[in-house]
Amino acid sequence: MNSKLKQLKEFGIKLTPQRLAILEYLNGNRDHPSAEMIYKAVKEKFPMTSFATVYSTLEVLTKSGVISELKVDPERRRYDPETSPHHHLICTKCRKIVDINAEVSIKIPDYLDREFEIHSRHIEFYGICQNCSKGGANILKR
Amino acid sequence: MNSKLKQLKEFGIKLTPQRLAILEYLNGNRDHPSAEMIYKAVKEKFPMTSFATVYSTLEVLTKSGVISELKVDPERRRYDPETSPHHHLICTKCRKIVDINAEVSIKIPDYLDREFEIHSRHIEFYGICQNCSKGGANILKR
DNA sequence: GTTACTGCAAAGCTTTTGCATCCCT
DNA sequence: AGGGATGCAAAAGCTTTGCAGTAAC
Repeated sequence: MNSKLKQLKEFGIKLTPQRLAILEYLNGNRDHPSAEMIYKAVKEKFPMTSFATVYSTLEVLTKSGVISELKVDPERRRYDPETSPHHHLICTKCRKIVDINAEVSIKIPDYLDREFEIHSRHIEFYGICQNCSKGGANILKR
Repeated sequence: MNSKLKQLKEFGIKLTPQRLAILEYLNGNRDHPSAEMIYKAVKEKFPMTSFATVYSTLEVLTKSGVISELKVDPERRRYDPETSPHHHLICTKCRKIVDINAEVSIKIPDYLDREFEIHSRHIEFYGICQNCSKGGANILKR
């Protein structure tokens, strides 16, 4: 958290209360919230906060590399304080997005490495999360 | 192609000219077009075709399993006549989406298989495509 | 003849933009 | 003090919806 603030200062980015609130809300958050969820949460602390500010802040934070933007959900962007590469499981029952922090080894044919300069990779696993397979309540409809 | 038509008939889905035109345009298409691109292409053949029809057809075709919907591009949905599982490379220069049909082996820790019922997986590779690494023209701006 | 599909237009969501005001540094 | 950040409202882009008319089966 503090290293993130330091990082932002180095970029000459102003630390406004709204931005700090967004960062605080995201810090340690494993729910991959959308801009709207972040907006709602931050608004409770700073009722004056606007949507535009949340969006612009999320863009600034993403571009500074302090948070990352997930493209896992086709409906809306989601944000993640964890910037180191990791994978995700999308529960096909409750639609929850779960971090896969484990070491995953991928083996691709040599010719692919010759054809493309591959810089990074991201795996989406589709399946059933622990909660749902436990016969857990399927609270979320879709 | 014909097997797809057969498949649709079995589902009791009506084969209208618009639907056939969409299917024909998608057949063998490796560009992962968006709904708008499909709309434009189909409109040339059937100028009366509406956006709503394209969207509803794409939904029907996706639900019948005749085409698949890609979530690779966070800006818009893209469609693919290839329904068997394969992976994608997203060129970070020209934004092109390239099929990775090769066999890719993924090894995940045992505990993940215990925690989740994993049904499928999809890898996004990020890198530079052949065209761009050849010093090829970077036609598309973003 | 039925029933599902089409076209049109309007609305719904998420995200972006313009601009005057404000406040972090 | 200065320049970036904020809030508001309006707009833009993708997708969905309602409904009357139409065409596939």
